[in-house]
Amino acid sequence: MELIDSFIEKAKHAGLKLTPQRMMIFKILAESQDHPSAEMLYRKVQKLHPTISMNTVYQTLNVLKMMGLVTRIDLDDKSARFEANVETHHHAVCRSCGKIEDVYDEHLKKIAVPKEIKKKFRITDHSIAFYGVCNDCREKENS
Amino acid sequence: MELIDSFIEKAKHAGLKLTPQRMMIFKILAESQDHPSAEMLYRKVQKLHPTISMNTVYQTLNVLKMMGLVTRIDLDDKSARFEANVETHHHAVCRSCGKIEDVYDEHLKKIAVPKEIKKKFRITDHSIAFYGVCNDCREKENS
DNA sequence: TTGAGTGCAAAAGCTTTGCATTCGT
DNA sequence: ACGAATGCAAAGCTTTTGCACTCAA
Repeated sequence: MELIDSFIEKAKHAGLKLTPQRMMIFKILAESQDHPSAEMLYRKVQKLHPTISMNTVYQTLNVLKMMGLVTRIDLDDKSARFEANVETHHHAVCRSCGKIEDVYDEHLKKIAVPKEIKKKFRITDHSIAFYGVCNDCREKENS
Repeated sequence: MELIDSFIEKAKHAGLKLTPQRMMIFKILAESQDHPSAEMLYRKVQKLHPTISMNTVYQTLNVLKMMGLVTRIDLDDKSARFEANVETHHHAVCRSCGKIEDVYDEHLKKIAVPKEIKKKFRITDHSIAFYGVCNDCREKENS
């Protein structure tokens, strides 16, 4: 998978060691579509590498984030969620179950930074979160 | 101030007791322009009412939030920030000092929910956060 | 070999909970 | 007077830190 290669290349370039833990955490995250929390990731990694610690998961996620390979998503939720998807995109969030789905939309990319804000900030990026209830949860509510 | 009146009215309607703590917390939050955290709010309230506890601040913020009088803002930051501003608006966030400014913009209100998301979610609202560095912090960096 | 990375445990922040006391209604 | 709200302390969670050991380079 090319994401892994990009990870290996960037890691070497940054002088980081390619430990099995790091490879595993990145690989599992890159293959996840559900924007896992550190805890969820920990449990998945644990199945393949039972001695791993939460510490390592967090450390690795921080390292990957600094390398620009991983995005951290903070919601009203307690725990942060992570994704290896670094392309510009946004999120839809279910207020009931916490599910997060990626949102790709050309219109949303064209959003202009309002003038008054440009005066006060040098804006580099923006994030949009659509909140609501997913179909699964709506069905449950109706039953 | 009419916000306080609206608070009193809504609180009575909801059968909530109008304690001095609640009034004070809401008043101070309503007068704040800096989107304070619970801690910041606590310190401000403490000056007027030294025996208040963090517990009460959090409880009250939760109650006010459920009443729809207060919005909680969760960012990459550790602690949540609060505002009594319930009008539709968005935020600009300084990645350096954490400053938050309100963003009002007619264009941003017109954002359409992408079709694929409409299929999977019943979206009720959305939030936009513009990230960057504020002028104050940029000056500091250059010095 | 050598220092970065790991894993354990402990600590640190934010927020919630349990419970006796207080106080608004 | 009654029950909701408060305040204290303690607990719960997520995340970070300290430190000895391990292992990738």
